[in-house]
Amino acid sequence: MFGQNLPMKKKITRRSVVPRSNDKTYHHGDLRNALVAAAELELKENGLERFSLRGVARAASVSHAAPSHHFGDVQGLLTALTAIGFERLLKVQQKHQKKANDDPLEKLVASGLGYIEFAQKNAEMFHLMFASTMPDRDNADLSQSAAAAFENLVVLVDKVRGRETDQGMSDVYASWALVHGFSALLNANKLPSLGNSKKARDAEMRGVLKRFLAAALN
Amino acid sequence: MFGQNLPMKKKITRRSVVPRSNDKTYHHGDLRNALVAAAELELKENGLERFSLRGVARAASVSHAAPSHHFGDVQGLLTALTAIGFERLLKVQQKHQKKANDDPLEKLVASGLGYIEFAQKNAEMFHLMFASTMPDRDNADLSQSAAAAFENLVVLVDKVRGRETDQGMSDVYASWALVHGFSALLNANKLPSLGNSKKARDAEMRGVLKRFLAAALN
DNA sequence: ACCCTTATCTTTACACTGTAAAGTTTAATG
DNA sequence: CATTAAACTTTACAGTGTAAAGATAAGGGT
Repeated sequence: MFGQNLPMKKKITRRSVVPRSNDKTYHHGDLRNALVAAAELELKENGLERFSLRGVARAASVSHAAPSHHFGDVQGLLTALTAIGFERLLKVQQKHQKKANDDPLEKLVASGLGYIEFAQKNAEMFHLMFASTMPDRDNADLSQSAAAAFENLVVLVDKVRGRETDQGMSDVYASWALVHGFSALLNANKLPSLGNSKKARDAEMRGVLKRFLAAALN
Repeated sequence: MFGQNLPMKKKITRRSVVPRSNDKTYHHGDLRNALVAAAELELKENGLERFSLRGVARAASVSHAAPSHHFGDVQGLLTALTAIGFERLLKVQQKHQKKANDDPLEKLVASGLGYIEFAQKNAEMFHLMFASTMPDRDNADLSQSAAAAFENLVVLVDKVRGRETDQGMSDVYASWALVHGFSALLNANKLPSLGNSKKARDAEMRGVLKRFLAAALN
């Protein structure tokens, strides 16, 4: 649904957002990557609910049927994009982990804050990654990059727990849920009184994450 | 997007799902309620991403343009449905709270399990309530029923904290995030090793919620 | 009782959408 | 150099949401 006449919200229909050689030949040359890039833009600007495959094709200056030869259908394109999303998420988390000091808890909290930052800066991508039925979750690339991000979390939690008390997965799940919930609720604008500046929000969340995780993962 | 040709998933197009007097007159009589009921069914069966306003009209045995006179557009209909969702969520939580014993923590945990149960039994509704841009969040009915559900949580958390230590809203937010995150990740099928029977899952989640909330809200 | 206003519902039309199929161009391969 | 295969376009179709105008019926005032 929702891909049609939507006069209420501005519809950006500029062509050729993703650059293409001006002396454009019949064959694009690097259409696959161009489509993924255009799709990411389309996702960011129109959101998943207004995502349009034809719009993506327009942005890449190709016919509306061109994407099918590279991705089959819209699900194929979004699946590829989702896989990239998980790779990026992991990278952002790892960057935050590196900047934190060596205390395992600090690293876990930093990683969580990275997760939240990613979710906020890529709200629609985050939505695609976790709350959409469009991507093919059985796709090899996708499930692998998603698993990699999860593995990183397991390691972090294990280090905090010191490996002695084995609560199975529920501790890992709860830590994830806490961070994921913050991300989702922030994106849904449900946490208004959390400080208006990014710095204030981060500080407040770092505090509460630390308190919750430290206490629960003893 | 996504409202069109979707041959991969079975498309249920049966007519008149919501009963209508057989000697059907030109005027329906109770179309507004019939449309809301049909919309809930459509949401449950096709999901938000495949939701079709025309499908809802078909299910109510009226023309595809009939809904506009009661809800304006699809956003209006989904906004009304979302408001109902929040009312139901609160009711489910309160039912769980009543069944729990008088310990404030037990009540908070029970309420959280109610939240999660609602999210699982009404996955698409939950998605609509928290992760969709379609509902008009400024709508009076909607924002009020959403606020009521939130107020209930604030009271529960305050009782656990005993009101002495005031951590502002961050404790409330974190408690919510924990429960909300579990709901979202469960719906996204991201927590496979959490026990396969509902009973086992509930027990495991009750345990971990208790541990996390007790420790953090001291 | 009658008329008239108004709300409710239908019909028609339009600009979109995703995808299938067939045709066109170009690259690659033997 | 000829043939095959890949990349891309054109055309067509069934579906979508919504706007506008026409049809029906209910309600209210006189």
